[in-house]
Amino acid sequence: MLTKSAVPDAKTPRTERGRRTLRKLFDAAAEEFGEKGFHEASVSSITRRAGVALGSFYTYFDSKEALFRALVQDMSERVKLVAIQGVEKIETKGNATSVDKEVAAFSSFLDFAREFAEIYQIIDESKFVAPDCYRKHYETTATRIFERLCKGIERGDLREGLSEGHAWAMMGMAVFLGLRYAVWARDGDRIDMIPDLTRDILQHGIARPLPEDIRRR
Amino acid sequence: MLTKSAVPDAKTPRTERGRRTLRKLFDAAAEEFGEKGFHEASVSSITRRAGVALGSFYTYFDSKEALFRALVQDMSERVKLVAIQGVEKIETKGNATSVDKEVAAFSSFLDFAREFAEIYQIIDESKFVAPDCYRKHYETTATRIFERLCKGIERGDLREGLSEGHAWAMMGMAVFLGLRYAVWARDGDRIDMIPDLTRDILQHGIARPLPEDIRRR
Amino acid sequence: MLTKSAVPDAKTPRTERGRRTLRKLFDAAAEEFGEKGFHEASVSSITRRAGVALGSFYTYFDSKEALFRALVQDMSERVKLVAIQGVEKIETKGNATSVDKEVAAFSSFLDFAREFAEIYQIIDESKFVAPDCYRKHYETTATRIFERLCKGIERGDLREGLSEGHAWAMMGMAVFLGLRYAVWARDGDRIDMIPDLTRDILQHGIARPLPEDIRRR
Amino acid sequence: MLTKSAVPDAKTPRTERGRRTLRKLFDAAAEEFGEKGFHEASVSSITRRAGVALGSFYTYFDSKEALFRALVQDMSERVKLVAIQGVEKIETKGNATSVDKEVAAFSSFLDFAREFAEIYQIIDESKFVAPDCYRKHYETTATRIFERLCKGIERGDLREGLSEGHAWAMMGMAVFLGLRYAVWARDGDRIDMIPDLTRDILQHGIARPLPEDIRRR
DNA sequence: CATGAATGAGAGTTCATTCAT
DNA sequence: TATGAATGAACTCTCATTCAT
Repeated sequence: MLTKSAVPDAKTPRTERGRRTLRKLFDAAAEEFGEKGFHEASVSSITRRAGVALGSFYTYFDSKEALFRALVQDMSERVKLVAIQGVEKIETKGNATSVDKEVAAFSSFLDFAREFAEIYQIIDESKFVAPDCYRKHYETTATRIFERLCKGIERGDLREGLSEGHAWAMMGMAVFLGLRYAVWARDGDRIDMIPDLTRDILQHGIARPLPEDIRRR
Repeated sequence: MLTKSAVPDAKTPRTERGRRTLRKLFDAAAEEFGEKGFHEASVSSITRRAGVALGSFYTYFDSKEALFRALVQDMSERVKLVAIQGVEKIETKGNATSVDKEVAAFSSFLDFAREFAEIYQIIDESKFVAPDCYRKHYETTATRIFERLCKGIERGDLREGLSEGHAWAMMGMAVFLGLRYAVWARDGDRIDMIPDLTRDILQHGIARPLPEDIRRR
Repeated sequence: MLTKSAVPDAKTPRTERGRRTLRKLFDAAAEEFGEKGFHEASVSSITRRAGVALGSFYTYFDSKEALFRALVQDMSERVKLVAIQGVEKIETKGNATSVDKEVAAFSSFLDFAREFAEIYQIIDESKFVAPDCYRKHYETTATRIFERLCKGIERGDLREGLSEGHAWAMMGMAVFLGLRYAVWARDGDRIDMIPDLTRDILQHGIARPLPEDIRRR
Repeated sequence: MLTKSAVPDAKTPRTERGRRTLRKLFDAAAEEFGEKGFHEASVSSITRRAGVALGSFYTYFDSKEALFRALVQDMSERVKLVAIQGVEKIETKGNATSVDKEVAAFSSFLDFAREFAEIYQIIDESKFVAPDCYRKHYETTATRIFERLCKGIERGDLREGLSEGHAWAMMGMAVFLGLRYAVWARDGDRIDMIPDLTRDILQHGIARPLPEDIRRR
């Protein structure tokens, strides 16, 4: 389950057995942090879950926080990959507009958040446990979105004047729709409509176009 | 600094002296939680900051968490009032469109978040400390936004078909723009442009209107 | 419910209102200590039960322990009176043997312990809270029993050679039968047989009399 | 000092070092509780006495109360063994009557109570700290005495009609004589006479046998 | 490398008592 | 005298981390 990305907060095991133990700890921690949150989770219950001795924890991680950071970075990387794959997939189909691509990125994220709702919360909790990780995650993500927006402007299917702020706004939409429809999903929610909803907003905003709007252009 | 709203997690003092003590504790806690977060904050350092004895804390609150919950509810109430006042203010000027009102609500929120950036974090941390408070805050807020959207549809200046999901999306935009431009403000940010940015998105989305769009209506 | 006995651990109120408050505190404390024991009982819950303010407690008692001591002494006095009345009652009927009197004293104690099972426990707890009160209670009681035994010897219906130790043994019997059949009474217990059981032991012990026993006298 | 009996309130150590630590805690706690009683004893002073770190306490016991319970059960077991050994010892000599055996059990108990006077108090305090342990101890003990009485009746040297109540009465005698002559021993007490005193009571009760008594049989 | 006992700083909380009103 | 807010010492318990085996 670990991504290949460098996770500097974990020590690199040299043996195969070591790699297995590290993996077990990582997975156990993801579950534990996801279920209980950072502060309620305890090192001993992580090791118990992983089926290794308490002391072994410190063979692989310098501290509880170091493991958490490693997890956040791993999650961040995976969220990034998921979104990129979502975009690439639609690009291969050809004819995709920039809005299509953003919707695809968003949909992939939403699917991911639904599948790993609890674990996903780890990223949010990093705001209070490892703020630098949190900030880095969202800044990186915003930058990536903004770069796509810039390309869209170049291609001509996005409006001029889109700025980094637009990227943050879009990211906020995605996160809160994810919160509402992935983490807090209710029976009866029409989750399949959410991507269209996003597309709508990106395409037209929420206002009814006024006659002047039409005439203006 | 306390709002009048019922804060059932705090015991009501009957004397003037008691009210002063409660207020001091509340203010000290807001600072302490804002600076350090829930888990790093300690009851004894809150009482030290407030200039009262440790035991006095428990005259007014059942636990550290109860105080935190009371604070979250108080913050939530204040954020709500701020947004409502923002809307009301623009309504009195007359001629305000629904988008104007949303931008006004958003701007007021942003101003508030900037002024109380640290304290505002308390609401976000409640996601992990008092999840029910957190959820209630955002569900209530989304409902309020959605009600405004419905009125806008009735008035005719918002598109048909706006749903609760649109409210969540707008809330997400506001929160993330608040995070970026209030909490993580950088020198050189053109914060005064943010309301316009929001207006843009709400008015037109991000896509360049296509010819078909025009013809369609 | 207070006996007239000097209870030096309680301050003497001068007004009628004061006497009423003292009484309320005393009764509330008896219930509270009886239900919860000394350490689980709290001054504030005693005052709450009594319907007076917390601070008023210290108008009447120097400390929680002082109240407890006063209660123990009061209980001790009442137990003593109960036993004495039991004896006196049977004496007025005439023809009562010394064993009859001891059984009467015991029966009265048992009735009392059954009626005030919980409150009675206060005396036992004093072993750990106010050991001097506890010791005084049992030493006094033993002495009283021993004095009755001496009279019985003089009258000729008790064996020569009975000592203080016999009094302690009898007291132990009474207390443990009280524990078993008053405090820990079970459905199906034939409590009415207990006095006869005591009489049996006092009269003959538990051994089957041997032929030598008979011949010896 | 630990008996082999299962003491489920203590975690079982797996290493020799662990066993030593547990033993030290147990012994220190027995002293501490014996001297100060449950509520005055503190976990930190127990660990200090044991020469281990505070935290080590919780490696072996869930709480202060759990240790206390373990101690009570251990004491209870030891008191039981002591009495049984007293009886067995006299049985090997042959010719012992049932009364001899009861006196032997009692004497052994008294010796034990004298040697561990303070520690023995722990069982009594359990009435208020771990009532179920207390009750179990005395109910078990009474049952054991009653079983011996039944055997004596079968053998023919104890009177018919002895019941559980007689066992409780005898237990009470033992406990109160133990209290008076072991815990509260005074200079000048003829402690060596106490077993004979008990034998007297068990053999004949306290009454002077009446002529009718003789004729009756 | 693995183990799990040992460590001890530090936390939240209680509550008998005091005292200003 | 009655009130109840204020006090702060003292307590039990947790748990990340260390370390001897």
